[in-house]
Amino acid sequence: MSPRTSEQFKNIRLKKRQLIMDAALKVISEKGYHTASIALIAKESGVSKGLMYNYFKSKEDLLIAIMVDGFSKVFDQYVIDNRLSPEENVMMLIEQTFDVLDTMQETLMVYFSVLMNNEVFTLVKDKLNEIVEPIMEGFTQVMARLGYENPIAEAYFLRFILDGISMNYLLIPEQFPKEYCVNRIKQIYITQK
Amino acid sequence: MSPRTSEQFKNIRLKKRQLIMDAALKVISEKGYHTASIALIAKESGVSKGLMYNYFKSKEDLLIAIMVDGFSKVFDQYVIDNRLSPEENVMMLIEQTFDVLDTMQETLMVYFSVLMNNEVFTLVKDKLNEIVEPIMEGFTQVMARLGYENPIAEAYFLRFILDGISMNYLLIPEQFPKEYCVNRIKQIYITQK
DNA sequence: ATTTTTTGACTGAACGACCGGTCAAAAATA
DNA sequence: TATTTTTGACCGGTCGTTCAGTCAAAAAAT
Repeated sequence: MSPRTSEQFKNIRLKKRQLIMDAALKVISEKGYHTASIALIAKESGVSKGLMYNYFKSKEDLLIAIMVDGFSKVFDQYVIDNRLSPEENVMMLIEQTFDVLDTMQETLMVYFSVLMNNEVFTLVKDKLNEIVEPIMEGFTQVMARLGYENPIAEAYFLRFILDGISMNYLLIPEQFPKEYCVNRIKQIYITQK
Repeated sequence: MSPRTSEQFKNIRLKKRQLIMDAALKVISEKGYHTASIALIAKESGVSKGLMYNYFKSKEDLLIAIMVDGFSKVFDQYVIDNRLSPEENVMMLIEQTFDVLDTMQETLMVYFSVLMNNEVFTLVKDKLNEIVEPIMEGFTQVMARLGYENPIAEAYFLRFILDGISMNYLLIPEQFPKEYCVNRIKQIYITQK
């Protein structure tokens, strides 16, 4: 009946969709969301401007897709293992943070810039919370096992520290005291009570 | 020569200039730099579009003026007093941080969003460094007096913590554990060594 | 094996909306 | 009247978005 099986078409579409998203992530992380024009993203993708709208119904839609995809990948790397001691879990969290920072700089730059733009942020706020929530629960469990009286607040506190570190690691990588920070957090949560 | 003394004109101009800057800060903090159009800022200022260019030679020029003005005000509030103990200085730093956060939210939202946008950031990078540098020196002195072996790195570390806290305080003010964080930082730098 | 038909991925010119910025003319001031 | 402030229509250009039409590939028909 049809010239190509729907399976074939689906594969073509999925691959190209990812191609466009990768190119868009690159361009947006370099130039920012507003300055990264559809024309430029299309060029980077090696695709016509018109085709973009075959895959994403708007520029906004494209941004949301990139963000959700990126965050899922980012936060999939955070794993709590309850068979390990809470101290070991904290160490893992720190290492995972820097792993993510080293491997997903582009995603995170876009993440932070979008975060600080209320207009765009509201578009993805709920989706992000869905993704972050389980991680925060893991943080809280670890803090409870470490004996903190208010493990929820302590989990937030660690998150804030890691946010500040992440932001600056992306902004000033060359002068960032990475090793010092790693040891300092370990000292706070492990060496000392 | 002129119908008003040049002194009068100067005052009028200064006031209106500030009026425009205040309106621009408000609009930019709400919508972001690129989405905040000159027309919109003019409307918010109660001023015509054309007049904007009587006070600022370009939109870029306006942004730089706002940023430099805002940051000067922000960082003027950070004061190190060497007659006090380093512990007292750390407590002051924390209090000053939340003071700034409570009184200058708009400025800080713009600050963070600009920070994460390379294109805009390069416009103000140097000016910002000039303003931030003396603060960091103050941080470093305090850390040296507290006995840290690497006071420069420790100053950075505190800055990262305060950055992460500031960012989240602006983004999620309603669920932010302010008191807990204040006490936690004090605990890190004062109760414990 | 050859031709015809069908599909949807793909193109790029064109469109309206809006942008930052200009400027001649009007309003306001003394 | 002389001077400055203020206005908003206007300009060239870029943006996101649309859409009529093209084309390669596969199925169906011969």
